Order: sequence, then structure tokens, then C-alpha cells
Amino acid sequence: MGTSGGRRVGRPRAAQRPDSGLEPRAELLRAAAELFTTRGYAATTTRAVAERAGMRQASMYHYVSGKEELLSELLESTVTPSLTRARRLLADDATPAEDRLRELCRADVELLCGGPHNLGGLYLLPEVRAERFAGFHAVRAELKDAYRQLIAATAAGAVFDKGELDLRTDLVFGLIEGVILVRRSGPDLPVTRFAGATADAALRIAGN
Amino acid sequence: MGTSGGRRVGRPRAAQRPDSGLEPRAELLRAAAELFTTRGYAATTTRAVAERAGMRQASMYHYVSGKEELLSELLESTVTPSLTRARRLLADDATPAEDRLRELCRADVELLCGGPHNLGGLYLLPEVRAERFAGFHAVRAELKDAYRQLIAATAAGAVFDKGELDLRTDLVFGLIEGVILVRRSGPDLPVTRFAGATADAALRIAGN
DNA sequence: ATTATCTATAGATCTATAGATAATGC
DNA sequence: ATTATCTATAGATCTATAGATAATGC
Repeated sequence: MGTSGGRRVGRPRAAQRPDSGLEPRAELLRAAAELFTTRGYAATTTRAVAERAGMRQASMYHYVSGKEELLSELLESTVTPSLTRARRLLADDATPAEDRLRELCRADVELLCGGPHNLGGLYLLPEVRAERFAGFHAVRAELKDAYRQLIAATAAGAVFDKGELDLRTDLVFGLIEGVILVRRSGPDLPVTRFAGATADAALRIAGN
Repeated sequence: MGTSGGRRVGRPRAAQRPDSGLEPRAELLRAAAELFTTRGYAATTTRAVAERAGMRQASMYHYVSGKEELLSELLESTVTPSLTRARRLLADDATPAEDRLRELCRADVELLCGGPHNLGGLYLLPEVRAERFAGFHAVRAELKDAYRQLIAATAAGAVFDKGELDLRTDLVFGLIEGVILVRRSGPDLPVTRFAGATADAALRIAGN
């Protein structure tokens, strides 16, 4: 029998379990992602998260220690795959830097905007800057450095001085994050096409 | 005698008035801008705003009806000057469209990122999407339309189809807003240079 | 008398814990 | 016996109002 259908241990829920097929903890994470990105972190109550996941407020604490854990786990889960791919692309010196930069941009945009709940929107939350999310920030910084290296390698002809390289890195990184905003205001845009266009735009900024 | 130094009507404050020279209401708006952009809207309490403005929590209600009024006033005050300039630029058909688009981008970035508290950061708050800020959204939409028209006029050679024009408009608009994010993570960057570079990047996206 | 402020607080949350309960497992 | 859930609630907020107070103005 499947994991979801069978009789389960423990007191039954007051409301029906949602039939998403997800484990309760994953269901909580999904609910949190949805609410955090649309309403914001501070404005989202533990009750709202729990109830969207089909359980009572207090039951949430059986799976997570609180809101903070939900957010930090969501952040890590979005940035980690990007970094893995960035490392792979950096190492792959058989492919021209320009192609690798394009690929990194394209994939990043798809990841940030392509998911069901605009997970990239989490990056926009002011609360994310807090000290306690230092782990996330470290990974982001490493990702940004991968962008910087690929941008430097792309502009093969003209060698930028450090200030110019940093500026272009900031712009490209800003473009990617800006796309999150675009997607937030118009969630129905064709993500694939968007990702491609963003990557092209990034190359124009990076190029000399 | 100046407005700030003289004896004032009413019970004296418990703490010293801040010597910013601003009226109490303006002081509240400034405090709100600072806190909303750094900590977020929902996470900012009326107490924090009032006390940063040098008064007790309850005294704030003498000047504003609550947090919501503070945010909506801040939003309007940032978008209105942009729109005024956008209208002027649209009407000025003596200047090439490309120059006008560059100027609009440059000025927008300076306005959003140049102020003391990264006012553009207000646009990133999830709460801003709420219905009650419809006035702000309407003005933003008009501003975006000005971008669209200038982008269409810029690409004089190749005439885009509507989808292509919308896509490029979204990208340029996203780039501008992305710069707000960049500035939020690195507040010490040279804004003027940044504004220029962003405008150039926007033109490359807009051009064909 | 008018005004700007204060102190105090009611009412409405929201979080996190304590302890009860209703399943399955053995 | 173990587990997943529930109900109930203490304690900590946070907002907005009521009413007191301490200035100036006339």
C-alpha cells in the first residue's frame, strides 16, 4: 500500500489531511513558502502555516521548532542547487565562458522563478538579512563569486579593472534578482522564455 | 527665532526632541522609512517608529492614523516625482528616444537608491501588494507604461511585436528594481556611477 | 482655552508549552 | 507502549483609545 493511503499511528486530525502526498513536514514547508512569499515573514502566523498544512497550530511544533526553522530551511534549499551547478560550470573549462555564464543565468532564473511559489521571493524578505541566516548568506556570496569569475572570463578581450568587474557583477546579479520581482508582479509570464531573455541581457551587461 | 528652537505649546516630551529640524510628522515618516526598509513592515512596531522619532508610542496617533498611513504616504512620495519626470520626458519629442530612456533610468535609480534610507526598498515589501495601496500601484503602472513607450521608440529600426516589447519592458523594469536589491546588500556603492551603468545596461536590453 | 504630549490600559492577538486523547503496534 | 495529534492556556506582545497633565496663548 502507498505511504499516504494507509492507516496512520496517532490521533486522527481534526480536518482531513491534504492529499498532496507530501509528508507533514514537507507540507509545512510548502505552506510556509507560499505564505512567506506572498504575505511576508513577520505577517505570517504559525497558525496560518499549520492550518494551510491541514493541522492545528500547536501540532506544527511536532515537526519544526518554529517559523524561523521553516524559513532557514527554505532558504538553504533554494540556494544549494544553484551553487552546486555553479561549481560544476566553473570547473568545466572545455566550454567557452560565455556559454557557461549564459547557462548559469538561465538556470538560476528558472530555479528562482520556475517553482510553484516563486521561491526566489524569499530573498526579498527583509528578515532574511538577520544574523541567524548567516549560512544562507555565505552560500549566496559564493554563488556571486562564481558569477564574478565567469564574467571576468567572458570579457576575454578587454580586461576590466577590479572596480569595473565588481560593478558588472553587481549589475548581473541585480538583474537576476530583479527578475524575481518581475515574476512576483506578473506570475503568469512564460518562465522559460524569460530565463533565456534574462541570460542574454546578462551577457550584454557582462560583455564589453 | 527658528521653528525648532522656540518654546512650544503642549506638554513637553519625556525625551528630548531630536534636533533634525523636521516637523514631528516628517520625523515619523523618516523613522518609518528607515525601519520599514531595514526590518520590514509587519516586523516594525508603532512603538519602534514613535520612539525613533523621539516620542512615546501613543503620541504618534496625534499625527497619523497608524502604520498603514505611514507606508502609503511613503510610497506615494517616492513614485510621484518619477512619474512627473516620466511625463515630461515622454512629451519632449525634440530629444532622441534613446537619450530620454537613458535619462529616465538614470534618474529613477538615483531617486530609488540615492536617498538616505534606500526608499526603493519599500517596493520590495510584500505588504505593498495589498489592495489598500491601489493608488501607488496605479501610478507605478503608468510609470511602467512610460518605459514601454520609450523602449518602443528607442528600437527605431526593428519594430517589435507586442510580446517582445512587453518582455523587454519587463526586463528593463526588473533591472531598475533589481538595483534596489543590490543597493540593499551593499549600501556603500557609488550611486551616481551605478545609475549611469544601469541606464547603459537598460539601453542594451532595450536595443535590438 | 488650546495644544502636544504623557501614562495607563483594554482588547486582540500570537507563540510555545502542558497535558489529554485516540489511533496503531506488540 | 508509542505516536501524532488535539484542546487549553500562560505569558508576551502590540494597537489604539481614554483620560490626565503641563506647556503656551489670550
